[in-house]
Amino acid sequence: MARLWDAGEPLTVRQVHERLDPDRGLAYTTVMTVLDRLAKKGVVTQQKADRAYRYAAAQTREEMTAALMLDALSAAPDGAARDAALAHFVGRVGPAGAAALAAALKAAEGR
Amino acid sequence: MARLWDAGEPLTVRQVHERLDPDRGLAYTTVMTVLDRLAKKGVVTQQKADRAYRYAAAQTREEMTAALMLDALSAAPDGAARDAALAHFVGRVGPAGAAALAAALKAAEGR
DNA sequence: CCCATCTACGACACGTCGTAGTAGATACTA
DNA sequence: TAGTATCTACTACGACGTGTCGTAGATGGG
Repeated sequence: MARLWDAGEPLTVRQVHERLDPDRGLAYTTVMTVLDRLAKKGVVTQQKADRAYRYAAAQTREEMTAALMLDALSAAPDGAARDAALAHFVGRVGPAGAAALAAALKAAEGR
Repeated sequence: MARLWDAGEPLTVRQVHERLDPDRGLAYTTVMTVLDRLAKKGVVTQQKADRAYRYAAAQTREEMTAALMLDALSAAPDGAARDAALAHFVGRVGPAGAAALAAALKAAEGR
């Protein structure tokens, strides 16, 4: 769904519709409905420009991913359970992930 | 749903049903159906013991949380996007989360 | 033989998602 | 001014996942 977001930035329904897989043959109204629902959910912002709405992602893809991860983490109550969950997580992101995490931690430390 | 899991360990349907909010007034068969569906999905293991099935969580709550987080992360393609997502994540887990992550990383390093 | 206990399978109500059509407002054009 | 192109708003429908049960059929104890 929001998968259409990694294309441009603030777009009208028509523009989104145009730069979509022509093979999918999606109807214009379908795109509209989807954007409308996304806007109602807040993951996308809607602003009138001219006669048409212009839609923009409320967050970057990376921010959204991070938010989803936090959401998953929030299932663990604060405290030891949270720590254990994070430990498991670290154990499975792989070397590249661990390196990225380490770098991010170091950067955050500086602030 | 799996929220009933933080109680005991390997339980029969009856046992799960008994240690449930009596206020909810859930039917025995409801619990059974739920356990059955969870088993079909693999988040719970089913093993015959005596005449009744005995259900046990396939993963601890922490493992499941970590798996969910990985799942969210997998939305980001490998590479820079992944790193950026992790960086955002680190920026929002708060001090306690950062500390837990650092500790986990150090521990993983040892291996 | 009858009753208690379990599992298997089907059902129904809801909410979400992907897809789309119709209706009504607006604006451009001939 | 009438006609056509654009847009949004509202509604619909099927597929799924979920929470909630009920009925049927197997099985074992009095």
